[in-house]
Amino acid sequence: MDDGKTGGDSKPNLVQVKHKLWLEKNGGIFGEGLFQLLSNVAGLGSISHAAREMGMSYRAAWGKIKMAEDGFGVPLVITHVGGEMGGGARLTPAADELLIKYRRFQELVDTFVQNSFQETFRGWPGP
Amino acid sequence: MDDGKTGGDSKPNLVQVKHKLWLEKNGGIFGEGLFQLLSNVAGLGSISHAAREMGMSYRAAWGKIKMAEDGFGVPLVITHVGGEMGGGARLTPAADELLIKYRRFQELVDTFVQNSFQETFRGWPGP
DNA sequence: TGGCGTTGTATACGCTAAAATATAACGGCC
DNA sequence: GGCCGTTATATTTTAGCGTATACAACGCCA
Repeated sequence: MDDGKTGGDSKPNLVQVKHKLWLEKNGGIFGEGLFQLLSNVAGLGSISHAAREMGMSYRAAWGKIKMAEDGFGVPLVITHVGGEMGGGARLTPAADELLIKYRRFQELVDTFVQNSFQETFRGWPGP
Repeated sequence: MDDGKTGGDSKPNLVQVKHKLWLEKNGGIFGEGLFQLLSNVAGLGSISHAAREMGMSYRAAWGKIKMAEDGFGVPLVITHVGGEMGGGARLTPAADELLIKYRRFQELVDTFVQNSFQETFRGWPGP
């Protein structure tokens, strides 16, 4: 499962570069895992559905979200208990904005890393 | 202990970006940990000294080096057993070149990530 | 009014990855 | 030749983290 690493697993027979990118504040962590998770929450309307979709426990998903909310001091999900479908969750505007910005950022960095890698490591190891 | 993450731990009260960068080939991994380790081997002339210097076991250090050598198909250390001081190790020319290139690469990416982060996340979360 | 599926939270368990421990071979040096 | 510290490797032990499990509260809906 993807945990934030980039580069895929193609061409195992030549040197490839990988990287991982995340934001931190006061112990709160936002990276590729939470990006995927929140995207799924937005699409499915439920934390538990999103967690199952990614093959993780509800406990793990809820913990990641709460850690990030506590650390960043920003609510990311609006949840309600009981009622139609038993309950549910949707994203806050701050979370929506975060997803958009993070994806753009991730793409910028990925492109730079690949290009810079080619330039730096051209011809290593020598013949 | 630094394991490849960047950004330090200053200013815990504002959002900061961190990243990790490494090379892979056939299961071999070269990242910040092995960079530090090989630098220490070069300076100290011994794998076990270098390992202790970083607070890791000889076993772990040797395993990292062997994994990378096997994966990349490039010898990184020249070792000898017994004799003066009981034995020792030094870097191959390929390893010397790798250290130089990796440091340059790491610095390029780090600079880009910091700048791009400031630009992208300026004004998040909103007031 | 009782059932269902969700959020929210605590606790016990299991597995895996790291670390400690053990051991052999080697070769200068005293 | 015995000693020392290193490389090299296998095996055992430990510890931390993720996961499963359990359970209470909640509110629509049939």
